[in-house]
Amino acid sequence: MNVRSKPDSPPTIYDVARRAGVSISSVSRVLNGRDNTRPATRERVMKAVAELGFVPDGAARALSSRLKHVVGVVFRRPCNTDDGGTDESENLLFGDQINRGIEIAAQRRGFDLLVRSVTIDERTPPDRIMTIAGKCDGLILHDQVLTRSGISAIARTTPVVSLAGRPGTDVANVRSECAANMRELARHLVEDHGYRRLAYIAGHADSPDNIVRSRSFTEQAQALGAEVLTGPAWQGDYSAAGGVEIIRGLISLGATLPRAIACANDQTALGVIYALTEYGLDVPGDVAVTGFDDLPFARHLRPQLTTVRQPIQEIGARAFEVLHAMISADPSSPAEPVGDIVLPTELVRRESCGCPAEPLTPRLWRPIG
Amino acid sequence: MNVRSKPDSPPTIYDVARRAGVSISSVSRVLNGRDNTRPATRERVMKAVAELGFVPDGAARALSSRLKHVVGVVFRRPCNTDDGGTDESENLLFGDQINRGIEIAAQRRGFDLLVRSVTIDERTPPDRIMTIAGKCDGLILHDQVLTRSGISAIARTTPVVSLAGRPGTDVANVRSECAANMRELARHLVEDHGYRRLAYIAGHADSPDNIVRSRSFTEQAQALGAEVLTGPAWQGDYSAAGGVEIIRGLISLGATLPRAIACANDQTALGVIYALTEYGLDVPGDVAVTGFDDLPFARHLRPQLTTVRQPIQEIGARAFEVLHAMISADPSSPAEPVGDIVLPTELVRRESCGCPAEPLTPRLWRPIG
DNA sequence: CTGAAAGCGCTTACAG
DNA sequence: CTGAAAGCGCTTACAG
Repeated sequence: MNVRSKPDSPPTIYDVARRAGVSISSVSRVLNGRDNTRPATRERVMKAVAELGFVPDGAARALSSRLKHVVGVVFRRPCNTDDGGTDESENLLFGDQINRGIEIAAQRRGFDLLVRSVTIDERTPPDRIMTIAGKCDGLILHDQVLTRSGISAIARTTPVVSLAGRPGTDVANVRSECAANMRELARHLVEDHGYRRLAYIAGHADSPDNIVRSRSFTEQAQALGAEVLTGPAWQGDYSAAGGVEIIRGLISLGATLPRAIACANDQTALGVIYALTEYGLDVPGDVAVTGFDDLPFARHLRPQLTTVRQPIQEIGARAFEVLHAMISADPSSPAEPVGDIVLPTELVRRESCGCPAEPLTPRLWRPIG
Repeated sequence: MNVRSKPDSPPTIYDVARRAGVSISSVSRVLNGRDNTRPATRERVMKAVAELGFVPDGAARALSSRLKHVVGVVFRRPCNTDDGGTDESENLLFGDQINRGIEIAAQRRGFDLLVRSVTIDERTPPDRIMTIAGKCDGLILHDQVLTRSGISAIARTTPVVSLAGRPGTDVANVRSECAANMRELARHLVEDHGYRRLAYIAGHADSPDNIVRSRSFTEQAQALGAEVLTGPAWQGDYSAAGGVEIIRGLISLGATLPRAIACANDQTALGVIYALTEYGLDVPGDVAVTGFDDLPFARHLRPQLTTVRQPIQEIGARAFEVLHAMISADPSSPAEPVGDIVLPTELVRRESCGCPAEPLTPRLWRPIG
């Protein structure tokens, strides 16, 4: 088969104008729904557009209208591993959902999403992020993709919103409330279930969210008289594989496991449950396990995962809306007060903490005929 | 807090040139690593760039260099549901991984990914896809986002690669081999395990991949003398929720389940296993279940999922490479023969079909201490 | 309602 | 090695 590998150079607005017998101004007007173009003109233009398969060039349009209708998103992906990077890619579920939320919100306003992943080892690479900044009207930065100074540098010339970061004076930030529900989770495990020996498997040590979750959980549990195991043995990395390794490591060393393990996120909990089951331990009978996020799979696990639900897509959507407001703000008007947006979370008690099973969700049920 | 909602209008190449005391040509050259710019000039330019926080405008750059360094990706997302769209978003795992593969490959060549999701109900929306086409140098279309004629229309002016579609004369296509391993799966279930009554839970009826998987499985199983249940009761939608509904529906109707159920993808299998377990049935003891894709979670399920592994990220990476070749092809040179690229798959026998458990994966194991 | 012209911010031959 | 100038394909006042 012989495929035209590259179409002939695409038609421009001049080609359309010539074919329709009008000026390029008119073509531009009908294409943008401007003014009152005479119906006859309008029709001839549309006809020419269809015949030529004309698509306006986004770069030219952006250059003259000073708006690209594109927002950039930068997120962190695990370092490339030669042997089965597949496993690592799990912990992107959360990021992917955020991006989905951003994308859907953006679409409503005619914006598209330009995505760029960075590996952990290439942090603080302002250069790499600069090149993406030039391609969009504003940037949304996921947690841990850039240092504060790097963010500030970019924010000098581009509107920036950070996710789960720390609010700054030059960028807006969107995150979800972590402290209250981690404390409630600790209280639930200690008071309601009577567990006295707990542990928290951490996420990335430098993640603000992780720090808050860890401290809230630990302090509340200790305040209620429970013991919380800590130390490097409990340092995870937000991935299922990380959770698996921690449990296998502890058991192989003959450690006595705690009665309940709170994980930094659902992915970690998935790995922990998998590993515990591997050794014949029952969850939650022998060890209770909880997550954070409430990813879609959490309810399809056995046992169903007790976790703290974040409004993941909503976080993305809000981030876009804030960014959009910054992008379309009138530069001459007084600056808008935008800063830190905090979305509510919710403790979801399912089976893995020791609570009874959730009843069947009616909306999922539908008889087949 | 009072945040500058929009930075002052960003510096241009003229600002840099003025500050460095050189022409814009020189600024452009050092920024693009062209020629032999004198070290002194180079330094002054870089200094001005840093002081100004200059980032070249992507639109202007694209307009004059005739290359945007952006590839567009269009994929299908489930229709918005008001009540818990969360559940539906599961079946995007596959698409997200493909996109990741594209993105990583693209980054190696200095390209970024522009993503655009379309809902099922807005199929054949050439207009919507036209607007994204104008923003990039080429397009990668996931399965089922556009009709053949819609694809052809776009391919008139833009390089296009389709995923898991049908090869055409105007677009390249990348997919993975489905038939051989679905036949092998059928043979494995019938001959090795001795199951005589099977079923296949379909994906979207109009998905080429689904059609091939269904037919290959069914024909092979029947050829070996087994029975394969069919009909609308077995019509899924590639989602876990779809799998759950099918099983609940059948059981609530008092249907006798088959001995083994092959699912169109892993997501569906996840839901099927969940629902079967819900009714106290053992997998694979009472009913064997298999998937397709080998998503990362497949190995962390209990039982571990028997499935057909697709090189998911590789599919994305190859799609990008093909597209990149089309984009950078010399228009005056003879057309390159590009057409249908088929990547190999692999049957992964784990527990859910009735095989013994996979041994611990050594690479995951690491003592803690 | 429509056209001629300027300008968006770069890159790239072309001279020097 | 460097600068002046043209041009990429649009949008948008400005006239008419």
